[in-house]
Amino acid sequence: MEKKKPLSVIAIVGPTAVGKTAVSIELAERLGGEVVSVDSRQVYRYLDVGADKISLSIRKKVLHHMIDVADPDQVFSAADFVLGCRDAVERIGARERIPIFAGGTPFYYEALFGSRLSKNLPRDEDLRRELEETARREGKKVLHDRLREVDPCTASRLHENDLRRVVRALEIHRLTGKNASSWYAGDEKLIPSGAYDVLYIGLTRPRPLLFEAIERRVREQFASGFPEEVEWLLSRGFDERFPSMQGFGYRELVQYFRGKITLEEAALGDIRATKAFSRRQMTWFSKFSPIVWYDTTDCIIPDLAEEIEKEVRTHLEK
RNA sequence: GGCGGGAUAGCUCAGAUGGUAGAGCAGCGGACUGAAAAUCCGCGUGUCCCCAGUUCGAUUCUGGGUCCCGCCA
Repeated sequence: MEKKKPLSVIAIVGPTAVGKTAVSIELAERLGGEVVSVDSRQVYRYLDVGADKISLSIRKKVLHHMIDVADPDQVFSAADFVLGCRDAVERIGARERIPIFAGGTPFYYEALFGSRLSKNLPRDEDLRRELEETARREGKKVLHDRLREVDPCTASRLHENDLRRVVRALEIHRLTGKNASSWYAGDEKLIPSGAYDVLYIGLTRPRPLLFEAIERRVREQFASGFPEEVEWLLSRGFDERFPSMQGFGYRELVQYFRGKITLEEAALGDIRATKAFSRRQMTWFSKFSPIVWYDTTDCIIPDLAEEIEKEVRTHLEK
């Protein structure tokens, strides 16, 4: 296969509630760009308030991609995301505009720019359920032992309690007859390596301030229609069975509407889980490279955007 | 004021018939290859409220004190 010149792109990363959205919009306007949302909740229709989706009117002014591309009863995968992005980048390129990736789902960045997902690896929801049932009845260790037999390499990498990954590895083996580690080692990838040359712009602020911002945001969501949104989703049959409804806030509010916890407990649970997530995000982002960090404490968005714009232009012209 | 209960990790609490203590939550670190806001792993020294007594040894027993929570006045 012929090697194409890598496409220079920028990505605005950072933990939740630092101001990525505002910066990405400002930057898109300055650069004549379009935003590609990298957010595992915003891909779902009807998850608006809890997913901090920006309004349609703003999306009309600055074009956005990868928002509202799946229904809440679908299982939208990282691979779906990668394929969608590939199309979006093509369309943006055809308009001679610049794609600006922005969002807080590290795994999606990894899938897209890490060029690691293999081509044509299937999945099977029924098989997953079956394996999970086995784990419930006979214990997680049984599955891990089974994996050790067919794929010792992957088994040694995974903890026996990490049911998600153990199930996935068994699924790959069962469905393709080949084990996961050999797929991963091969070079048939969804995105060829070196397809993108990414400049990561990282936004952050000291953790106590981050936690304050998270608390403020969750309170705001609860006061501006988040519970009603979840109630409506439940009335349409979109419940905790689906991954779309297993994010923080959503799962707590489902519990609330099931009468298991109070509204205040739901808010506190949401805040707690969001903080924990922001920590996990930072663990990922700290390994992304190259990354230029900006502190958004007391920042003025246009000033910050101007500074970032300079940084970005140097990268794009290279 | 009287009676009873309590005081142990940031919070809620457990515990040892006396040998200086441990869970959950929070916090912190990490992993991550098609569910990722998911899933999973690791990290626990703190005047055991204060003073005195008994004792080789007290956070544990005894006495007193302080504070908190109930109930009764």
